[in-house]
Amino acid sequence: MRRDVFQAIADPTRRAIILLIAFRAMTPNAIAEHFDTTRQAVSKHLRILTECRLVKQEHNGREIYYQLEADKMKEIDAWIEQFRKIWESRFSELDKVLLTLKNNKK
Amino acid sequence: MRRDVFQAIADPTRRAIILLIAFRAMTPNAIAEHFDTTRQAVSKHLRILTECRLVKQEHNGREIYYQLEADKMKEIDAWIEQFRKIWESRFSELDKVLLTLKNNKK
DNA sequence: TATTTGCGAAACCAATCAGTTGCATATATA
DNA sequence: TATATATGCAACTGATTGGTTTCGCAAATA
Repeated sequence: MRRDVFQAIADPTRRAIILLIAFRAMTPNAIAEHFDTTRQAVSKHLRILTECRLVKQEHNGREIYYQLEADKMKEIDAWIEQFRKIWESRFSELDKVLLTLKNNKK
Repeated sequence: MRRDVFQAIADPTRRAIILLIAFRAMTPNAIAEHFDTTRQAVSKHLRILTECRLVKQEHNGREIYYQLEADKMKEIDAWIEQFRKIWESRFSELDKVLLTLKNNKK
């Protein structure tokens, strides 16, 4: 069972959940109210998010508050970072074409 | 058929392809040599990457060079951006706990 | 104690996915 | 022109996915 951050954020509902609990922890029931789906479906999403450490549980009686582990997002950021220099320079505009031409010639 | 950037980068092979062609355009055959899979499988990944505009084709005779559209990655970056303030502040350390407690009391 | 509430886990289902094999097409080369 | 090369596409397959329904358990409440 693959459980990495990239696979976790691939689902739009999970991205919405992440955004929803980013600033305040919420229970599965409270989260489910925001979506057109059952609590159990949300629960499954939360399990996936928990398994890849994007989300943390906090038990409080019979309620479980889920909160975002924002730090884990750094993993995605680190991957994107590799490409930031490409789009920030004008490399992607002009130089890439030149590189391609050079490449074709070999 | 869902074709968004987040789903595209969910697959590890596709992430590797993206990295591989980031700095120089490559043909499907050349790309496939780097992986333990068939050319056709790579071709399918390239189709997905093309459909969500992460990758661009450049025809050259019977060869097709695929190159990264780094700009498209900004979409992922923009989503991550929302959370950068959370992990950059110490919000995620102390204040989040306080917020949760406050939340539980309501 | 009996009932309600909040939750996760299991079993199931239809859809999607990543991969394969086989084929068709276009371009290069003998 | 005949053959080799580079590629995409279709059909198929087994695994995974996101969802549902049903169930069991623990905590709150009557």
